[in-house]
Amino acid sequence: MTGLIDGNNFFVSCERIFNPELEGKPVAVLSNKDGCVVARSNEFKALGIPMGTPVFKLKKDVKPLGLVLKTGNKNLYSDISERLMQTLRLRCERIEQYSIDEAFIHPKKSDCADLFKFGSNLRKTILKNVGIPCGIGFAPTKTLAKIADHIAKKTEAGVYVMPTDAREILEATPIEEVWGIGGRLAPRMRELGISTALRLSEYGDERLRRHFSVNAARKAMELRGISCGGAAEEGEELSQSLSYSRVFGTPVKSLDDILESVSHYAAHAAEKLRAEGQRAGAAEVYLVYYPEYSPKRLEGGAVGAKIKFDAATDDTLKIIKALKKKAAEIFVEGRRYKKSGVILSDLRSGAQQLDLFSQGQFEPKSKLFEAVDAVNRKFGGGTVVSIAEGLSQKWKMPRENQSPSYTTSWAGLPVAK
DNA sequence: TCTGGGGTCCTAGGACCC
DNA sequence: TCTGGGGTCCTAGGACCC
Repeated sequence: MTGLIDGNNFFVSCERIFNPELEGKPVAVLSNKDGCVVARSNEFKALGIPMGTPVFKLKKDVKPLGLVLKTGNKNLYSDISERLMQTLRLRCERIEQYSIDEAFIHPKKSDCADLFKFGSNLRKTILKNVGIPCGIGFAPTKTLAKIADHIAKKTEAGVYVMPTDAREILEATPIEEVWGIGGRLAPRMRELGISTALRLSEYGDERLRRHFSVNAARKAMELRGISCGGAAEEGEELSQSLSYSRVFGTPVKSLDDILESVSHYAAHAAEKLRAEGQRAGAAEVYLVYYPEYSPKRLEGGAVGAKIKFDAATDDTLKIIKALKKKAAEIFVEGRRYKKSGVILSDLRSGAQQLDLFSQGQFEPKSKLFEAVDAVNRKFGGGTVVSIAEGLSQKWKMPRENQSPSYTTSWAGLPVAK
């Protein structure tokens, strides 16, 4: 049996660890630039405000409804996530982290006799040691475990073990709620009469493959209890690609500012890359711009450019240099830019393979960036930067409404009285 | 005047090989 | 009157997830 565990309203629960007065209130956590709602407390959900609601639509409701809106704090959430995963690793045979607040868990043999008891204890431990309330569902496959977890969250216990005969449950599960069936597939499936998880499981794998894709057929098999792997396979913990992007504080028009931001994001991405012990074979930059207003009313959009390295690299300066060049090529004078981003791909770890005739040199591990990373870890991000990232960084988002990084920054350390 | 950010997998079509 | 068969690799775009 596989388990799926996930934190309830994860970002909100993280905020509540250090702000107990948020308990019982309609709290939402906002995306970068306070753009839209990305996490909601139960009280907030009960008001019928959907996920992704833009914040400007809520402004008038804040006072009358007593809404509490918190700017997201990724550092805090990542650290709490790491504590959650560490707790799971200690108590399970094996885990597969699936997202910041979710993991598939494989219990130890001795715990399989009574999964409900195991789940309940695990849940209590996490609540006590990490401070996050969780739901846990057990089932023979990942897709079924997702459904079990869904049910678990609605129960008092917060734990649910899928019975051997899951027919009734699958019948009560609308097709939209099946993991992997999204907004495009669901309507097309409904047209064919596939309205529930049960219908999907019995439709016929070959027909599903023809009408949709191999994924749809796999879903059906998983619903019948036949495991077909899934997004996260064992031994694939390393990323295949890695990116960093942000919306600008205000629209950006100057090439210098664009190049600064690209350099800054490239430096961030390269730091993540080194932390994973990987090198990138390719890098990509993209610029997103606003629609042009008068006189011609052009569409907004995005442009990107990609570069392949002769030899995979983890050198911030090399990546910055390559991406600045590409960014300057795709930059168009007069456009109002909304956001820029970089993607590192073709990632690899271990020995480097050079092209037979490549001009690239074998690159030893950079002592410089080992030192830079160490300094930035010790004294905080941004202590040592490339000058290309700029000093004023006018394009950056001001972020005053953020709660402190309680667990990852000395300045944010909470004070007990 | 207003709406994040970070990922994965699959497929079709093009280019190329023998 | 009319053109085989089998394969790989790469890319862009679509779909999905949180």
